[in-house]
Amino acid sequence: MEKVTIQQVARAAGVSASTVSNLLNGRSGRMLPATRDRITEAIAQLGYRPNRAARELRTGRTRTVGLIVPSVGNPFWGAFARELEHAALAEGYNVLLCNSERDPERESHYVEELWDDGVRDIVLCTSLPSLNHLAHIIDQGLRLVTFDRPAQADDPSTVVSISINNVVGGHLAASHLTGLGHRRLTFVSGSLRSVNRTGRYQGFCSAVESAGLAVADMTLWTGADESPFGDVEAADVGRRAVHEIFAAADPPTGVVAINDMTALGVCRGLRDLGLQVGRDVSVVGFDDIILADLYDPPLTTVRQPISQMAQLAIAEIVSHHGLAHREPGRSVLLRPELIVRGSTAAPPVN
Amino acid sequence: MEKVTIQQVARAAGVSASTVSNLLNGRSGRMLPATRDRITEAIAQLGYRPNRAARELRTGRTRTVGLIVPSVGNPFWGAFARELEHAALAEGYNVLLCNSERDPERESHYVEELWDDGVRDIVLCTSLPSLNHLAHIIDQGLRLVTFDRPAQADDPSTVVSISINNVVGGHLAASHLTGLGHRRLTFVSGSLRSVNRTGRYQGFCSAVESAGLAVADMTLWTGADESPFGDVEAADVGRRAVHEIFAAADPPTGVVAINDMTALGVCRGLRDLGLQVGRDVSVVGFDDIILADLYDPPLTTVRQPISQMAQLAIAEIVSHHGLAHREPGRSVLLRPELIVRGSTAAPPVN
DNA sequence: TATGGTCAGTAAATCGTTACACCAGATTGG
DNA sequence: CCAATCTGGTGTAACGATTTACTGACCATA
Repeated sequence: MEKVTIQQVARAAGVSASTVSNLLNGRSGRMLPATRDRITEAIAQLGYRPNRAARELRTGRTRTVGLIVPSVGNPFWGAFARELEHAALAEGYNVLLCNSERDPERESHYVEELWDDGVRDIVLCTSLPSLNHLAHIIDQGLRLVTFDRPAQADDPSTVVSISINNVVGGHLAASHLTGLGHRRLTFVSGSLRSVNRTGRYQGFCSAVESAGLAVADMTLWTGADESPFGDVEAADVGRRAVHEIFAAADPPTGVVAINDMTALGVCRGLRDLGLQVGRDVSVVGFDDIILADLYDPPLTTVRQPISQMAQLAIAEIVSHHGLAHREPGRSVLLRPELIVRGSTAAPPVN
Repeated sequence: MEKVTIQQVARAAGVSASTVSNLLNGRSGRMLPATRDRITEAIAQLGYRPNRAARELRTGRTRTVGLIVPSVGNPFWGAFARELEHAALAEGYNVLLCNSERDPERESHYVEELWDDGVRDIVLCTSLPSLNHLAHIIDQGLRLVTFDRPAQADDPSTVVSISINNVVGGHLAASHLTGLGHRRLTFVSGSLRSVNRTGRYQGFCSAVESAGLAVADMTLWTGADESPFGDVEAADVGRRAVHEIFAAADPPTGVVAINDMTALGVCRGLRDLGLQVGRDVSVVGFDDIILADLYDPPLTTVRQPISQMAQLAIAEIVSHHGLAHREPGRSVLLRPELIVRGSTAAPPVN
């Protein structure tokens, strides 16, 4: 049974290939139940499976969703990929996963690769402020859902974005620290020109101000411009940032990190310096990866509802599948949640 | 420029489609340089990209490698996926990533899905002792490379396996602990019927014996049989195992965990009990995920050379691409390396 | 001038599926 | 009773590439 085609099924069932095709595509309305049964049985008997390539060549459609993440090396993206795959599977879709390593060129490369493969729906996790490098493909009909990247003013009009409210998240993190009595705070992030950082930092600042404090310095880890840090190296960013920040006079007692990996790096750096997290210094992360709870001390963090976000993304794709007419895009902002654990406490009295 | 076909390129270059195709497929031997140039320019001018579906329908070949991992939620698999993708990209291949969640049914589902998509090469990360559920597709010509799963006696004959030597790994871990003076050791693992566990436990036992000690009990976390633990939940396994083991009299001073996620769970569990890792109890993991080094204390672990393994897997696939004749499979066992960090030390003198 | 051999490139037949147009026979309506 | 409608399908032309077999044109040899 090397390869069984629709023709063989047709012959076995005593009908034409068209009829088999009609059944396969849900056009079984005008069809005798007996015929339907004969075909169904023939399919089962022969173990027939439609040839995707032929089908796609003919229709130009695929039931595959492309997912481009910065790096599955970062557990946050791994977890999200898992959730998205789960949601897609439930709708009969498959997910094709790619790592951009936050490199715009790789990002473009993958988008084109996916397009060539017939994929017309892509969930893109990017922090790039501009989507210009993809505009030409979007114009051709690519349906793009951006994740973890709020919509920007000059995005192509059909783009849908699903994200948390970063401003709220940054605010939650910082106000948690000010509420505990911290008065000197720092925001740690790589210098990626990330739209998330902007929002989170904004929320951070507003919380600091509304606590009647001066906005603390944000550490711009400029080394990142020379050799861009991937998500895996995010931990290094945090670690190195800490070494620099705490070498200066009057170091902060509270740190908000751009994500959990960076936060873990921050914790590691503090330990290098003989400081104890959750006592000498409080640390807040972002994402709530599995390891946040596993760490010592468990990490206080701003949780992203990835499961819900994944479902939203798939729902968006399913509802527009195969539609050629361009609807204007939408932007969904979900509210993040602060998860308080052991890495934060009142500042030392000294 | 909605869609540009090979015909349009041919017309633009003033040749037939066949000639364009010949150039595209490296048959440019008998072709005037001038013609070649005209075609090349036409391709660039029109932005032509061959239609994959058509190409595949005609040739029956794909340059896509399927990768099935237990769960990208586990950073180890995320890191491996990244490495494999990197190696594949360098050879002009793409990687299609799927999560089996260690569920044999999902595993089969994905293999068939990939097969239908025209994928003929799959890297399968599974711990199942048997590959019977895939035999029928392997017979049809699927080339399977198993990863992190040593070859088994009754595997289909064409299967290639790439793995570390688990016996050596288990031995390294345990003899490190006995060398530090530990005399009561425990091996912690979920009860997954994993071929890895068998090997690692065997190495563990041999090391214990050659140190002149009695083989300690292996903790079979039987709860896993009822509700199978995915890789993400591996940490819970470790944590719960510790609570149970250390409730008994005469608890061990050294623990070897089946992987790093479980080891981190073990550390978390020890902390729950007020014990200090690297002082009261020593812990050794397996894999060397990024977080092992980031943890507090940094985790001693047995490293898998995933980068090298990924390259081997791709090399295997590239060298046999499109070959119909079945060569007998091979099995490659790499030597793991012990990375000593702060989670292990001499046992307390008490 | 036959004969044959390169050279450079082309025509046409696929690959497996889909979808539009069509059709024969039965039923209905006025 | 004739035309219109419905029922349950079928025939066929794509979709875009690859590949085998072939064709003129040109050159060399005997």
